[in-house]
Amino acid sequence: MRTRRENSPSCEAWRLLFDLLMEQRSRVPAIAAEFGLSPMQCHVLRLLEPGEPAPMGRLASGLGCDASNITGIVDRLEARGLISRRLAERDRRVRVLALTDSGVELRAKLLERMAEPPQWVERLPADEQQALCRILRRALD
Amino acid sequence: MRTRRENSPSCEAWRLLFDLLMEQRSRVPAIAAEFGLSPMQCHVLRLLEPGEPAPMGRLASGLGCDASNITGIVDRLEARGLISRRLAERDRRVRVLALTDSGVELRAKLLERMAEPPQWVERLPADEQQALCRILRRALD
DNA sequence: TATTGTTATACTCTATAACTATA
DNA sequence: TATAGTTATAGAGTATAACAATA
Repeated sequence: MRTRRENSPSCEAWRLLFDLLMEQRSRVPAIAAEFGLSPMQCHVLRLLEPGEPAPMGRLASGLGCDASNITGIVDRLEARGLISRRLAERDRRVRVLALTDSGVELRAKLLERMAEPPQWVERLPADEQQALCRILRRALD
Repeated sequence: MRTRRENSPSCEAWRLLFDLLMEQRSRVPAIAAEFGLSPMQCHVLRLLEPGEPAPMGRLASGLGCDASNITGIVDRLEARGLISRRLAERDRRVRVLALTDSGVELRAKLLERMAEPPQWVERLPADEQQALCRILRRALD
């Protein structure tokens, strides 16, 4: 029965979450702008971990976009001296990306800023924050 | 103490939620594409309720973007016959947007599709789905 | 032949600033 | 003067297709 399905707890939970997300669509763009970055540049810095260089292709799948987009995004980060391209030794078709020192530094500040919970999380009672953690941990399994 | 703050339940909840969101960044774009729409066109159709015409300016604030962007987005929706512009009677600077019949129809299908909860919600036990609803309802107060 | 990354192209979203027509 | 919307512009993300270098 359709009505029953639409009023199910799973649908309501998703609707509530969707509303919360839409209210905060500007969060990542705003934080990115604080650092003079675009949202996608932010995501690249987030995905690229210090000491763990990654091929460009992995970024494309991590970002869920076509490989041809990565070229331009990486160009701009490289131009700002935040990451570097180098050829992979074993397979010379592959370009491996690594954070520069300045990239490591900026990434740390960026992640610290993005880790700040939004007000609606902060304002929940402690026991509900813990319940939320428990539920989300299970969801991520 | 910084370490304590970063391991607080509110920070962990936000981090878990952020990870879930990032895993599903492509959800809205993918659904939009199913209907031949861009993500922003989707959001406009979602915000514009049948029988409740709205001035363009309200859309700009609802979408959190500059008013100058709305012109183009609305142009494309109008060209597809999904919405219509008309002059407001009392203040002729204002353009009021309304869904066309075809827009109402498409919006219904779109909202039904977007209301489908993602797998990670669906797979939670029923009691945790309900707990999640309770927490999110409180968060939205 | 298949794969990695680049380039070219075309479209959409984005903010800023200058403009119009109203108020 | 101030406001609602438009236009012009420049920059960034997006997919597709064609391409080079390498496997």
